[in-house]
Amino acid sequence: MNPLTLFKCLSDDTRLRCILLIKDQGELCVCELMQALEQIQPKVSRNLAQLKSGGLLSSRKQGQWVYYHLCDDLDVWANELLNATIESCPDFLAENLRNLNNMGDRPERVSLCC
Amino acid sequence: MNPLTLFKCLSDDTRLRCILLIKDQGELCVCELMQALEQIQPKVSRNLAQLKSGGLLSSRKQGQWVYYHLCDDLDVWANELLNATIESCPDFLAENLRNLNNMGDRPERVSLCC
DNA sequence: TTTATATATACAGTTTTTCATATATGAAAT
DNA sequence: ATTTCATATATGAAAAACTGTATATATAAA
Repeated sequence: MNPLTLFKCLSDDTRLRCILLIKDQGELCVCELMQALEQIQPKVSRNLAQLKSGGLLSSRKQGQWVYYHLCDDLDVWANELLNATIESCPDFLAENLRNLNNMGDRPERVSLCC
Repeated sequence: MNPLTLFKCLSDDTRLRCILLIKDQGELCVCELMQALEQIQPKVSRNLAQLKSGGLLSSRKQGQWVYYHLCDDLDVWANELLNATIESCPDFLAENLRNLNNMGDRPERVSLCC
């Protein structure tokens, strides 16, 4: 992973929040990120696509939902950088995590109950 | 240090190389960075000013030269992030370090001999 | 003083990035 | 089949970032 590629990916508010939330939660779909960030769908989707083409995220489709998670083969370095950011800047995601937890009918639960 | 501020500072090739070189070398002046990066003076100067206004660098003037170094009160987090980047991506700076070492009449020596 | 050197900044043009809106796709439900 | 829902992408406009050139400032040397 080229460091410049990584930092460009992280240099936009939407992308930074998305990837840190995904790292923190393991896996999230577009509609969950929309709620967490209070942003419209194309904006979230477009930025996730950038993180994916930058080699940071990959996705799997399950039913109607697309779940994004960190690339399995992501550098130890990049992984720890993300961890350290989450741990050192807990305020940064606080409101987004609150929004996520207040979201009703999250798709995980829907898919789990089948 | 807001994480977004940091990552925006690091998301430009010139700025990323400058700050990593400065972190690695302790302190560098504009003309040394020009040589290391093979870039013109206003470009280097302008990007150093951005790193300074972003709270990452500070500078001291000695004679005709302005030396830049990491802010003394920089977060442990940001510091370690820079360290990890240098250590994990040694190729990234290799040519710049070579250029720096091949530079004759580096101002430190000039100022030390007084 | 004048000249040379190191650095900073102002300016205008260009490129890059981001954005909202509109539309396409594909799966699920009716 | 049609409708609904989740997601992706195309488009053109707006905003932001970056660039080189020209110029200003300040120090040092002649």
